Amino acid sequence: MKSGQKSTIYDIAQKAGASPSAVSAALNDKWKQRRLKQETVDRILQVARDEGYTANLQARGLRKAESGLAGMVLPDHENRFFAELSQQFAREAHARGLCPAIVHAGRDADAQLSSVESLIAYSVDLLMIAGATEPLGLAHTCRKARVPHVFVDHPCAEAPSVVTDNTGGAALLTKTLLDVMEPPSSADPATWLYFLGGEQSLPASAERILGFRQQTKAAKALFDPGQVLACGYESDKAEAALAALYARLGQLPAGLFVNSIGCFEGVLRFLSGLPEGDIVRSTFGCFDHDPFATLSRFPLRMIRQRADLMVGEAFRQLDAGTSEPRLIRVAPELV
Amino acid sequence: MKSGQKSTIYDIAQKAGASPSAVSAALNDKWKQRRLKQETVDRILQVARDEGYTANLQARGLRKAESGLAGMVLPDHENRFFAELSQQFAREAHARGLCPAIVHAGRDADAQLSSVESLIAYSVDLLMIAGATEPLGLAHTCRKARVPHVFVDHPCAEAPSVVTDNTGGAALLTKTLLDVMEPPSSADPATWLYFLGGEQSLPASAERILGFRQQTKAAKALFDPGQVLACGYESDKAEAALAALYARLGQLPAGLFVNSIGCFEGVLRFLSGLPEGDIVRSTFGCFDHDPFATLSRFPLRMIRQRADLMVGEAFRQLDAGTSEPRLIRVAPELV
DNA sequence: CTGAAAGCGCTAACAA
DNA sequence: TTGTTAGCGCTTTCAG
Repeated sequence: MKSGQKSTIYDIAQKAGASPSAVSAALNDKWKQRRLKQETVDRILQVARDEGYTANLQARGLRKAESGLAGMVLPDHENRFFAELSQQFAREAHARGLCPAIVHAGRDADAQLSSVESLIAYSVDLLMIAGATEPLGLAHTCRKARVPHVFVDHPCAEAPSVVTDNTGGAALLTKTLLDVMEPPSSADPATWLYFLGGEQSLPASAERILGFRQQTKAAKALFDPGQVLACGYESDKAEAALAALYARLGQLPAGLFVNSIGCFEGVLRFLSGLPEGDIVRSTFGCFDHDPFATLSRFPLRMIRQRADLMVGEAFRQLDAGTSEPRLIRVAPELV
Repeated sequence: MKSGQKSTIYDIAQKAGASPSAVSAALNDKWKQRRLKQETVDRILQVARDEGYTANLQARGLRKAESGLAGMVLPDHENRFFAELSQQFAREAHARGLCPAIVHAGRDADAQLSSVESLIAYSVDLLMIAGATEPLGLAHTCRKARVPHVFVDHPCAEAPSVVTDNTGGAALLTKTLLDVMEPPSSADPATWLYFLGGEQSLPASAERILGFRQQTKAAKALFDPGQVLACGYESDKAEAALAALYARLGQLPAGLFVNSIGCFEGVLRFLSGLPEGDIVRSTFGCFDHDPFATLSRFPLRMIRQRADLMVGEAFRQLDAGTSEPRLIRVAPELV
């Protein structure tokens, strides 16, 4: 070996007086089936250690048509949930002897697609896709490339998917909030529980709104479309929407179900301008979790998505080897 | 091409009536220097598109002795800072036409080393290492493999490193806090500004303590070792340490410099059990940033590390191609 | 203007 | 018990 160059099995073979294939077998614990002499193996291993040999994984991958890489694409680490997802993914991948390759692809469908293609081009052994904007195209690409894949957070109609039980979680949070609130009177909108944030058109929001409505109806036989303020996911929008509501009611609503942590930030900003007395009469909940949000200056119920369980489920799907569409819902917890 | 198999340049060559090398050149915008006929190129490109061809990056990497992968290893996404680092890394890598491969390796030195080795085995084109526990070993490994590398957050004495200007940031925060506090009296420890969290033995903490001490001395000619409570980074420890201090003083100290967001969580937990009146007399600061912490129920000064600038600097080091040790400090901002 | 051929480092079938 | 060899898919000389 030239000094400084990484050594190859050929270098090892030469120094150990053996053949490349023997080296390969020795290094991969395949020397039993190849029936190499223990002595030869020891010699090889010794040289390898001396040389500080490490396999070229690209070469191996090329030969074996796999890579030892576990690919994950996710939008961004904009919140704790995605951070937890990626961390858990890394853990599980590692446990399977795979090297996690995590790619942030944003929310743009094209960017996500090209990330997936790129990962596939590296022959990743599996692919986990979180928060897909257009899952169908991605699934199609994975399928064509015969890469085991699973969707997380945003489901795909044509592939295994693991999602939070949005409806159930929303119902749970809604019920919890209604339980602590004064009974709403249909005559006075200020006594209602409002749903703030998200997009009606997105499945996740729609499901949460469904859970919200179910419980609202069940508990009080009162549901008015005006209770749902689907203003989008940005904190600015949420802040503005709440400000408008406040102006309209002349006060805060009796209860507020905030649909995401981003929106909650907007809510907090709006509330920071309000006197203490205005706030204490209201009840707040958020469908998302952040350790610091727990510590805000008023009681707050939060729904925490179980990233750990979800990734676990997702790997189970991958292990099962089926690429049949299948939707698994994981119940979030109330914090 | 067999149906369902990924097509290769040979498939394309055949269908386009050209040679593999021509296909390769056409696909890589090298057909000018190879002087292929425009017509041939068009034919090749057309076929490639029809086949949905994508290059096998492992094969390319093997041949070119590179990979197109940008490797990053970082401890965990336990806080916003690391999340921002990885996100920014992904962005910059992408901008350079590299595919980011981000690996969470925890705080364990061996785990970090094996992650680095693994990444190197994939022939990553560059390596960014954040929060290294034992940087020297990692640097040595990178050096031997001739992989451009840079350390972030935790510096390495033998490689380019980009860190937050801890001393400066701490000085800034300290000064800011002292400015709003009543002038401390050396006679009464309850009027002092305390430093809470971190480990004296760790460079980052030591630097912050230095900044803290400098400003404390400069402003008031008062610095007592008892002001520094380096209780570690865990929230539990911080909570306990603050509780002990509270018990000793019979009240909260006049000012508190909290050394990390984790510790701050502990502080918040302790404060949540205290009456409002106890809290308002104190001044709080935190060397770390979290959007929700901003919105706590008392004013709070925070230092935000500039992950964006740091990653930018780090890439600049990588681009410069030097592996000379060099320490770059990036000033954090006061929020 | 273009094709043939070598070879990146590895694994696995086939010989011996 | 071991060595030789083909070939994974690509890029890049070199020879037309």
